Amino acid sequence: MAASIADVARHANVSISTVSRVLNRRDVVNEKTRVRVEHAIAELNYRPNVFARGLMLQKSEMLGLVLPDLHGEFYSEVIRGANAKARELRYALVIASSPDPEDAHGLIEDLQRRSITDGLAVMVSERTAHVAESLAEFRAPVVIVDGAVEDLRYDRVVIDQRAGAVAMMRHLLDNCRCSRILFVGGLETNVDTMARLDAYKATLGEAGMPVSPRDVYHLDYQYETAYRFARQHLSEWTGPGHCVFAANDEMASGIIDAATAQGLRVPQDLAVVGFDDTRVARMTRPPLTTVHVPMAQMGATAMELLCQRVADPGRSPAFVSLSPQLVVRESCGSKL
Amino acid sequence: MAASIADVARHANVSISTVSRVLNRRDVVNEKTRVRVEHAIAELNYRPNVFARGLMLQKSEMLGLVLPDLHGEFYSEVIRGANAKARELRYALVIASSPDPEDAHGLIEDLQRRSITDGLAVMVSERTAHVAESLAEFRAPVVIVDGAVEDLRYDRVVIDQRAGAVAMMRHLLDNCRCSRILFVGGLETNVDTMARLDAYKATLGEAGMPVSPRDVYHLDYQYETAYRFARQHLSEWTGPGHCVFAANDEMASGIIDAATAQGLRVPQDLAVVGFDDTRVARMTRPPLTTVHVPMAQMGATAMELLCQRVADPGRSPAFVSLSPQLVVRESCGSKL
DNA sequence: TTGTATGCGTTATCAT
DNA sequence: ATGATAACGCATACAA
Repeated sequence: MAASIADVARHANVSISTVSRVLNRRDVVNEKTRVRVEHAIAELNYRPNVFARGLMLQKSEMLGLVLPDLHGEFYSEVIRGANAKARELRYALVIASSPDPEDAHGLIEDLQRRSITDGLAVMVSERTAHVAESLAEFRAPVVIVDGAVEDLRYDRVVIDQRAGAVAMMRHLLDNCRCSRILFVGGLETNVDTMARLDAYKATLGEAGMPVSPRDVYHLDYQYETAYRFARQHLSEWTGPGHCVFAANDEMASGIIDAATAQGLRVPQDLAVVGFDDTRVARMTRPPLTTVHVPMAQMGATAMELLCQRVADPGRSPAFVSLSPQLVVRESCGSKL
Repeated sequence: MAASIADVARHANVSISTVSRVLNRRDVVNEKTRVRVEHAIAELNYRPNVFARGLMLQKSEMLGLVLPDLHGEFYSEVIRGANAKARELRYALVIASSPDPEDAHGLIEDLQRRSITDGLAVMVSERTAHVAESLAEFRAPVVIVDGAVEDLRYDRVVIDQRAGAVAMMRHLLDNCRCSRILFVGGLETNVDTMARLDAYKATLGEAGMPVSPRDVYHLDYQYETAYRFARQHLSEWTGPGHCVFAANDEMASGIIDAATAQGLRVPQDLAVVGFDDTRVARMTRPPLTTVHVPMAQMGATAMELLCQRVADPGRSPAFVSLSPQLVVRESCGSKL
């Protein structure tokens, strides 16, 4: 059995309140009693019991992070950023994710049942996952990460997907002189894909170019799928000034490989650009022009907002929009 | 303030013991009192307080996972497997990682200080990170994941790196007829690299082939580094029947791209193989021959062992060795 | 500056 | 079948 505060008190010949005081407000206790207590603490290798502490303080010093999926670099970067910041803020990090992206509400309710976290960051990427009710029932502060829930009552941190996609489109139109741009997105229910597609259409419209439904495809964000799909459609896509705007780097990579396999030159015969700036973007030949998305920063900001709200529950909801950044490499045919 | 068990008791006109009973051993309480209590619970939206519960039960129903790093698919897959299994086992998962891989003991001590987890899975990949003392002080069950700590007192789950590397070497020697095999590893302190290198040397020795120190390099597992390094050394490496055995897929990919950039053909002029079978392995041209490492399964097994030990602290330490599997694609020049 | 006593919300033991 | 009550380990208001 681990040593309790009473053991320490006995060992140091003081009361438990004194021990508690050297633990929490060391300034208010006499110098020599303090060292005696500290000695006893070290001697017995005493650690305060979190449960008893939590019972009094109503705090666990843990933050939760709910993710829709754990596949791929995107989410792993969010975790990385969140972990680093949580640690810096002296919180432990609880991760919750389900293979089924629709089951976010189940995860939230589970965390709620345990009510073990002082706050919860929730990332939902599918419109179809309805988490509103689960969120409303959640007792601790909640911050929405990137997307699908647009409720002004919550703190939110998002990526300005639209700005990123517009920057890419502008680059394609203005610098690369693209005459035709195709859009290859993820699932139609994916909120990021939706935002990027909107920007694609809007920018095309503003440029006075037609938005052909035939030039918009929805795949599933996977390399293999994009590769196979591209092999079938490449002949319709290719042409001078033609470009495929893929909604993530993996699909862009698949399309490039498919083009190369058919003897096409990227970007001369067909330009291909991506989104996210994950590591694969630097591993394609030619290296991928893409939009850098600050994934780790998003995770970190989520933890920060959570921590701030725990400290000050009364303040008005924060809204943080992180700016993606265009990264020009070689797959777009411009070295601007 | 959230409703407590006392509120429920009042609301249902019973004692708190009865409420506690319908919560934990519902069979032993009268039918109609039970429904009354259940009604009150729903009415007040009551959830047992975890802290009070933990105080009594000495259990948190949380498991910890300490990782050396969060970069890259390898660790994210471990997390994915661990998360899924933990969830299946009804545990929440606490992730702890530090940007500094040497600081694993700091993470462990932090978790120990919080003593919030019922068990801890620790993955250490650098020999130089000394965690033995921190581990020894840890109060809850510990399982060692993949490697660096070889202490028979702990439950352990490892990848049989040697078997995987031997399988690859055998394939290279027997099926690909390689006449010269170079080894490009990660840091010399990395335990996986060490194991793979040992197997490399042993297999070469058994085959009666010389092990030249000039054919062994240590990089840092990164694509870029391998790419640049390869561009400088390719001329010394290339030749019929020559092959580079990279200790991970990312470096293999970098080497392939470097070779291709210099107009070399893979595998004709130089074969290149990798290790891990991460997603990049299917994204290289030609697709990479590599060794599949069951990363997610390792994470899952860790959680399983932890859970079993929590249930039965007395049983003798388990040792689970997971088998990697050779995956033959096209970069080795054999379609066996 | 230090000690005493109370309560936090449970579960478990023992009565009834 | 149900209720009263004692832990569990800690923080804190209040007393000394």
